[in-house]
Amino acid sequence: MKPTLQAVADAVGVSRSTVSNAYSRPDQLSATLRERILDAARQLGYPGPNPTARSLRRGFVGSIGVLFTSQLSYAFTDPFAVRFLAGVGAAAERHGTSMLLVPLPPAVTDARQAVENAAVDGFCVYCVADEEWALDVIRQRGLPFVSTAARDDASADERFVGIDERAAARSAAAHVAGLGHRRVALLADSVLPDAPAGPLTVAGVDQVPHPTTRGRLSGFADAFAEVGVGWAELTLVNVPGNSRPAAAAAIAGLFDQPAPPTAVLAGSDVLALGVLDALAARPAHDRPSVSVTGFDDVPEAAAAGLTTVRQPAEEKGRIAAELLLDPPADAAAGHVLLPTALVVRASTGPVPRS
Amino acid sequence: MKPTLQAVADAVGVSRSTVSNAYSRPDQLSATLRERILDAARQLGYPGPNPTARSLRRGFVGSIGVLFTSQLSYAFTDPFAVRFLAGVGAAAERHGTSMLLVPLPPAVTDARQAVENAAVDGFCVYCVADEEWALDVIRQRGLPFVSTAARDDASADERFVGIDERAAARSAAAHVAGLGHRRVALLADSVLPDAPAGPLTVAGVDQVPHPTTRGRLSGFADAFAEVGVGWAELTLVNVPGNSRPAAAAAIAGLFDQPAPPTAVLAGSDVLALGVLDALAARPAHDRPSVSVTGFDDVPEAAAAGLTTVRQPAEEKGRIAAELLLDPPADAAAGHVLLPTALVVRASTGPVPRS
DNA sequence: GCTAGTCTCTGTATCGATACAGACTGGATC
DNA sequence: GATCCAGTCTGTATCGATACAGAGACTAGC
Repeated sequence: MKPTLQAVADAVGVSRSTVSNAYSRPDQLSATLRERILDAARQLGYPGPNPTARSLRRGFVGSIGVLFTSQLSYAFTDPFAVRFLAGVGAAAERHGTSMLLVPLPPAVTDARQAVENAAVDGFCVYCVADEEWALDVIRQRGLPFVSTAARDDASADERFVGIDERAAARSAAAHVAGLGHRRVALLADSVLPDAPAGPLTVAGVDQVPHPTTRGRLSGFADAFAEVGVGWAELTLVNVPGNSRPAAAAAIAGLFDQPAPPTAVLAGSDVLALGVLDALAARPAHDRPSVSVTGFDDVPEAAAAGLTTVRQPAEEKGRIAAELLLDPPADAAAGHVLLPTALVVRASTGPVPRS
Repeated sequence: MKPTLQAVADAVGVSRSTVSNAYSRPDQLSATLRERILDAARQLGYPGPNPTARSLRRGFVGSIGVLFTSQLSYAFTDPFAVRFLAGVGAAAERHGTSMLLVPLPPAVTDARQAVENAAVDGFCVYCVADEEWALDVIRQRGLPFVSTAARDDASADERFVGIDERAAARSAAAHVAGLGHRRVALLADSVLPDAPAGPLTVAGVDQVPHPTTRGRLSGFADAFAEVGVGWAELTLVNVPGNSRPAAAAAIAGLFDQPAPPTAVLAGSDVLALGVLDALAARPAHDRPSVSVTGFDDVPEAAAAGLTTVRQPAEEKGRIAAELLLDPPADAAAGHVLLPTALVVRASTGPVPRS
């Protein structure tokens, strides 16, 4: 058994408090006594104050949770999520705080428990799918949190960092519409929960539950509505999961149909890259010329020449963590909208005349 | 103030133990009482047992630490580290364990404290630089750990997952030597602590402190010794930090010297990609034909056509976490050597005749 | 010589739970 | 009717520290 603080106190012949002070408040005791205590501790093999006991007494832990409402292992495959994490990490570093990554079991009951049991001082919630239940648990615990998806029911004092999804998406769609495209497919991850991969009919964009997806699809729809293309005329394609192969699989059949789309607007770069993969997989003579746009501007996008909407990933993570660790006095400052920019590359062009 | 377990007990009129059991051991009380207790808890807004208090009493935390002996934000920029993290995450997920990422302050004293204060049940130590001090602290705390760098002084019962760095590196160098290259540069990160970027003279490979780097350089040297090229004839180039720009900067001047190297063996893919960057940055007419090899086979390597040594990154992380969370009874099984493979791509070729 | 003030150090209360041994019921068993 | 047992619930000890008020000793100042 490792010795405790009490053991050190006994060995030196001082009180427990004094040993504690030797570690945590050196100014509270003489330098010589402190040295004697630390020496004794070394001799006994005392590993220093137990972090858990200390946290209990102090009332805080010194680490923040990062919550991905998806498989944790997925998060590391998503380049945007990784940049986000890097941002959180940079802020955590500055504050001397650790980051706790909490994997969520598939069953909601278990997932709730995982959030309840996380020893953290607050959460950065990175929203992949619906996360209301997670926010409920966090509120219940009375912990502060920062969300990255705008929610309709967010109360004014809830901190948030994100972008204007709708306007950003609109800029990409307007670019494509301006190039003359009218037969267009919209590709998004988990449009409806449990929907199968492939084309999907949804009465209106307001039926889409996930706010980020809904925001982006709304933006796409806005731009096309302006040029006279209604929601019903757009082909909505569902991808179950944000991955290149899933996107490639979901989109593949579309180009063999009569009157295939001349442009695909994807809800993320990863999906867009999957579309490019699907196109590249076809023999050269049977490869339609399709304009493709993504969203996020992950590092891979530039190499692939993908037209996309840039949003500052690392910044998002950094600010999320800063808002959590160093809350602004002014509630309004807790609501940060980051800038986005349309980045036009080679993957979009005018409609081919056939 | 959030209510405690005691408050719920008082409200229902049962003992604290019973409320605790309602949460942690449902079989210890009747279903009806349990319901009554949980109802009361809901009404009072009791957030469930305090994770810290629970950890203190139970004696374990339910999370494992991942230690990067470097900037935490750096870890997310290194594709190999990210794949490693994904592996750890996958294992953590399976075990219902969280991952704590602990940023280490630059000063060693502070860094020691960070490791001392981390509330975890064990550590996966991902070695970037010298980490002996970190292992010391972990041992002192009596926590289990898994290391990913073979150390000379590792005691038999210390768990480890890694590769045979020397043999793996040798395979790459043998390939290059086989192609006829004799004027060769070896590029490595932090060959000596605080050494400047660029060519560096080191008496022997055994002078290199970091075991991973030393292993790889030894392997390179082995293969060239076999074809009659001694250590002193190899150009050793130091890069302070494992990044593309740093590698490009460190190598740049080399190609303008008389008798420049015809091949560069890099200690990692990131460094090798930096070399390719440096070459690509030169005007086409002044771009020497240089063979380049990397190490790791990160995702970007394939796209760049980089010849490299593949090691299973995700597997490494996964196994590290498994060894920690589910220690093998047999000590020998706690020492895992993963397979490596030379992957020949376009970045290596025969020596150009000039 | 007396009051104040500064340095050190101590003692007690407390953080919020869980473990474990045992007490109490009520029914089954012989 | 005594014994046993399973099913429930309670009480006490404990996990390992920190906060905070206050006690002594010592130096200064007047």
